[in-house]
Amino acid sequence: MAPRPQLGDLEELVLLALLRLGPDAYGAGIREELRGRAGRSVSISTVYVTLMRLEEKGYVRSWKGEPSGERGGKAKRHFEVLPEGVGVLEAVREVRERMWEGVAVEGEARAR
Amino acid sequence: MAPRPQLGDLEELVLLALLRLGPDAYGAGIREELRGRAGRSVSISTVYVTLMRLEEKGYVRSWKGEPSGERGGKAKRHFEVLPEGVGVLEAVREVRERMWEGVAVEGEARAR
DNA sequence: AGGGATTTTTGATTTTGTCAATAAAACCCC
DNA sequence: GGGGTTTTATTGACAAAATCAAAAATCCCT
Repeated sequence: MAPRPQLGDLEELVLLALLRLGPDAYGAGIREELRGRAGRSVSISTVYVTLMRLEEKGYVRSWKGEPSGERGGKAKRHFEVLPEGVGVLEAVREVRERMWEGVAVEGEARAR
Repeated sequence: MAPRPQLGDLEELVLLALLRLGPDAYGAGIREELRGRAGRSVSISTVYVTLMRLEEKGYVRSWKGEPSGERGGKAKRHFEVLPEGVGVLEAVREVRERMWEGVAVEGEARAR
């Protein structure tokens, strides 16, 4: 079987943004959420490339929306997290929780 | 000022492993911690390359240990997280907490 | 049909993750 | 006191993820 692909740190944030935004999320809104909530300012192309990779990995699905009806513009493409995506998100969260467990941060950094 | 380098997901785990292990951490022990606690099995070279990058970024420092006295072997190189490293770790943790906040995972994934 | 508006896709590059293979020390020992 | 063994660290080379500028694809309007 293929070696399981790791989840990059931006991929993780994009999945989380998708969960927050719900099923009518699309490029620009995701970018907004990344900037506003996560403090991560990336170009719109970065968002799309990441979404495509997540789709290839089977963590999200997408479908073409209806044209908006408003003045001009290509139809949106909507994205949604699949159960596999939720699973991997929870997995990486648990790993980090385990790694933080029992870590005393004061002192460590200033020691010596 | 230089655009702040992002923290990769492995870099993050290595920083956490260092915090857990304390100031006598070195290559092999870090690798063990990654495998045992984080479930991430990487080669020893991967560990070192990551440590070097973290050092270049100013998140860890290292120094050469005394030879162990036991039968053979090059002296260990010890690593320690700097305050800047602790800071960036806390920063990424807060970002993820904010992103998880209010996310309802049941249903989202199965939602129609 | 042509033009402006909005959204997405495509190159192309830099940064991170990855490991096999090689090098560096340190000890032993004859 | 040089060769072998052991442990640790470094290099070199490539794959995967992150990044953006520029180009393409639709859609609405006149």
